[in-house]
Amino acid sequence: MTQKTSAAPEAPAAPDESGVLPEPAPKEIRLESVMHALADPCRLRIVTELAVQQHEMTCQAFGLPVSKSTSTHHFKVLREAGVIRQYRKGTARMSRLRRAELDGLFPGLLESVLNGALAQRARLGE
Amino acid sequence: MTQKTSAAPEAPAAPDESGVLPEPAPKEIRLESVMHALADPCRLRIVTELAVQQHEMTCQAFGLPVSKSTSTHHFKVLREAGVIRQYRKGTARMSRLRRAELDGLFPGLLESVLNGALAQRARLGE
DNA sequence: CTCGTAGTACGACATCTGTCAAACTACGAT
DNA sequence: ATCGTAGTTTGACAGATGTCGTACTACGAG
Repeated sequence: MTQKTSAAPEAPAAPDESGVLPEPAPKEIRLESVMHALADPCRLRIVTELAVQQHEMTCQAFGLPVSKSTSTHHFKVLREAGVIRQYRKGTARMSRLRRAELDGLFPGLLESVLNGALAQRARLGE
Repeated sequence: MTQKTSAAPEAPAAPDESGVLPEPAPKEIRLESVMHALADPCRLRIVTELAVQQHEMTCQAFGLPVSKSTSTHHFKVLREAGVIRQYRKGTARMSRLRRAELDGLFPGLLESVLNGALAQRARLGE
């Protein structure tokens, strides 16, 4: 049943039909991993940006101050932690916050992190 | 983006009169550092324990599955991130959550992390 | 003063992490 | 077919992190 591409050891939820990249099922998402993913300035910025813009974005739309490969790395960390979902769209990779899943597992967490990030940005002057 | 943990050569707020160990002033506390501090299972456990027990605790009261020096290290990370306050009391170091300061800077963050940690612990069976 | 307890400081070490450049794949447009 | 755009993969590398053991300091009790 589970059409395994043998890429990941046993990545549980990776619906592939619509080009969705491998990601953990909600049950697999660990608080420590989410916290770790959000602890990096680069990734926190990606997440806040995704929250402000309500719809999905391509990877390069963020204007991150890092190389392409580093960017890929950060998106991968976020995806594998269960924070974002990515799927193919032509030559681009669209990213979306997994808000519903995260809110279900850790109510209020994303909200307060987002608010904290914005508040801090304002407090420290952009 | 090499994230800076700011070990702080000249930590600005270190009132020493009452034996309080060096810690960042509220204005110095960075969301990324707090997130990073809470991203470790060992430290997350310290924090949840401190939240459940409402008053301060000695370092060894947590029964952490690590050596003394590692324990010291984790408490130091939490303190330098601004998550806990420590002060001398005889030969012991008492630790307290800096709830008020954290709530002021990042409203709801500590609360949701704590709830998330407890929920996950319950979900995964202790 | 001497001893035991609580914790710190100092190396040491293996692993993880963020970063990059270069080579590669995938897809759309010309 | 050719080219350009978007992103991945790989290999490398410096620096951070978690861990330990041992030596050390600080304080209270006897």
